[in-house]
Amino acid sequence: MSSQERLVESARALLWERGYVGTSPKSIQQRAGAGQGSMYHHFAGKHELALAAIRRTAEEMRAAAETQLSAPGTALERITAYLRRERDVLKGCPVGRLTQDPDVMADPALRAPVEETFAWLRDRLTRVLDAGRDAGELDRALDPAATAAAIVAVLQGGYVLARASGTADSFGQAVSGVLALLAGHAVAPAE
Amino acid sequence: MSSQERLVESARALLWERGYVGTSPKSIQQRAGAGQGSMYHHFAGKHELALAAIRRTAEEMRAAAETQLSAPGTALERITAYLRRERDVLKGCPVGRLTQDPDVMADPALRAPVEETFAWLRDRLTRVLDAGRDAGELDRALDPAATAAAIVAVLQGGYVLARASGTADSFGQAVSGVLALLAGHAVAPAE
DNA sequence: GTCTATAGTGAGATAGAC
DNA sequence: GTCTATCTCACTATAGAC
Repeated sequence: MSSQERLVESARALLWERGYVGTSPKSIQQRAGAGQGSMYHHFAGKHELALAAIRRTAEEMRAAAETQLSAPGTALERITAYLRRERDVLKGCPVGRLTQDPDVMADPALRAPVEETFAWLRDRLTRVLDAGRDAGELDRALDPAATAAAIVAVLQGGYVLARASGTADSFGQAVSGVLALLAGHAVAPAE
Repeated sequence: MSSQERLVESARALLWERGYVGTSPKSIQQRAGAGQGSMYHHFAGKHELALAAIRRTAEEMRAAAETQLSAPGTALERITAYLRRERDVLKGCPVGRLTQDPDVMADPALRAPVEETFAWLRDRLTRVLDAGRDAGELDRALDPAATAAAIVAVLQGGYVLARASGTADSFGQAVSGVLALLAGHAVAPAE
């Protein structure tokens, strides 16, 4: 892996663990095994490197979600697969975390990938729910957009609960909670 | 207000806006209109001042939740009142935010109030749901603990969505989403 | 109690050699 | 491309005067 690549990966890991404010150029270099000169040759500074890191992380998150959400199966099955997918729950969401970073939110360039990712995810889930409704699997009274927002929120909030309690179980409980609520709005097949 | 009081309030505000990592003693002093000497006279350092600030914020959050959750009304009404209470949505949750702070989570003393607050909140909501079930308002099949976790998660995740989108509306959508799901599990009264 | 002075450390970046 | 030296400023705290 090139030095440039290692710097981006190092920045991604540190942004995840410590956020933008809590991450120094030096720490990125050390983790990447690269010197100052190397970093400032490839990137104009912390900001530009973080931008590259955030963009990549956002892309990966969308790709990962798309894997479960575009799989075959009913809407409920796809959403369940997405929510129950294996995750580094205690580390939190690498994109959602940036939402709490004042310097990221204050910078339009750094903020854009975060905003776009959540907009995309909510829209993607809305379309899954819509498809489920059209297929007669889900209660027609359900508002797809609001339900999608609730599902994404449970995911993000589940990370918060997990980190607060120190156990991944909390995340699982929250997920089980919405899935049970959602299951109650499933239309019994051919009854 | 005493200088000591102003320092704690200043620390609370900055911890909310910028987190522990992003807040310097100097910025706390400036906001409080106090000098270095004053701060280090009243507190051993940033850590001790932050501890006082976090404890107070956690207490206030519990007290605010208790106001809605102990009010008269059905379980659904009380939970709705809690979720729809006016909030500084775009600023995020002052306690949930700390969950993303590496230095807070790494320190048992700073972390304890955060952990306790969420444990308390989940338990409190569980008891409200339990009461609703006992009163015959809610579906017996609902798991109170899992549902409570989902509700708290929607709240915390709603903050994330709001900050990501830059609009408080996202929070409202997520809340509407769970409340609609939950309403589907309400037992029709005397039918 | 509050002030100013001081100090050690790290952040963030630049410069120029190689 | 990468290295080392250097620079300025901020962070966090201590010391001692008032």
